[in-house]
Amino acid sequence: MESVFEIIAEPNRRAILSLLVSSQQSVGEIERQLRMTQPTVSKHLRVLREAGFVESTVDAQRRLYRLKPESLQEVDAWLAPFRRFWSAHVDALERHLDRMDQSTPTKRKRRRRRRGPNRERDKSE
Amino acid sequence: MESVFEIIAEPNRRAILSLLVSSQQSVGEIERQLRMTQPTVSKHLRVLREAGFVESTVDAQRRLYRLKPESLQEVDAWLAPFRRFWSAHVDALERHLDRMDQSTPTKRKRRRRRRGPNRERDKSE
DNA sequence: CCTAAATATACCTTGACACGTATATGCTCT
DNA sequence: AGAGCATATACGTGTCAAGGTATATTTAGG
Repeated sequence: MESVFEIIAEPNRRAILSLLVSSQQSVGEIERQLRMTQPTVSKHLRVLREAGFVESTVDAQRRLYRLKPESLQEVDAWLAPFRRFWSAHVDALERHLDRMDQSTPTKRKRRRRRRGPNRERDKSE
Repeated sequence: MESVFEIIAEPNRRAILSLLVSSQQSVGEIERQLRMTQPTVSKHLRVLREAGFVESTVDAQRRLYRLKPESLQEVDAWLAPFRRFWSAHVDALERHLDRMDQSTPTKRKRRRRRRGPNRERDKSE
């Protein structure tokens, strides 16, 4: 179980991470919200902990798990070149459409121009 | 082989994607650069193609493979909530350090203030 | 101390997938 | 049409990880 990518390949582990993004949770809470058996949760949490995705603190018999950013940032970093790739493509498309606008003027609204080079765009919101 | 995450869990597939980010390549070129056997390359390319990561065009006997952005953007989208999480953490840290600066003035250079809310930061460059 | 609750671990079984070797398909050129 | 190159597929094999059941460990409270 080497890379961070194999870790987040598992759907239940991604679900756990998504749960923890809002606030820390105990094993039992995760178990109930995600409808997984307790050993399954514990096992996934062990994997996540050893891979640096989460950390835990003790609270009586409970253990509270919370996110640690580093490992997911690794994934984010790997994506960087590809982000450059696809924003370059959007740029090319927009330039092309701009040229279309100029050569064949229609009733369409004027297409907005690019704002600044390679600004990160967040598809998810 | 359902999710995009399982696709990029495989190291050789990630290597292929990274190769294609610079320009399109034929199967043979990929094979040589990555030192993989030809059937292995073809099989991974099939997986990547069916998952929407790449597309191919025919050039005589060769097939040229190039990146398609959508699937990796899915990964990027999944990361969005976590980016918010960790930039919130950096914010908290910076605010804390700012307070430190105020209460215990030292010879250190004044710490820079935050610039704009939640600006995307790119760890990889 | 003993019990109950919360969590971790051991062991087993099963299924999936990555690889290699061999073979099939497809295209080009003569 | 036939030879040769480039790519795809079929099949058999080994490995590894996920889940379940059972059990161990830790802690609180009476």
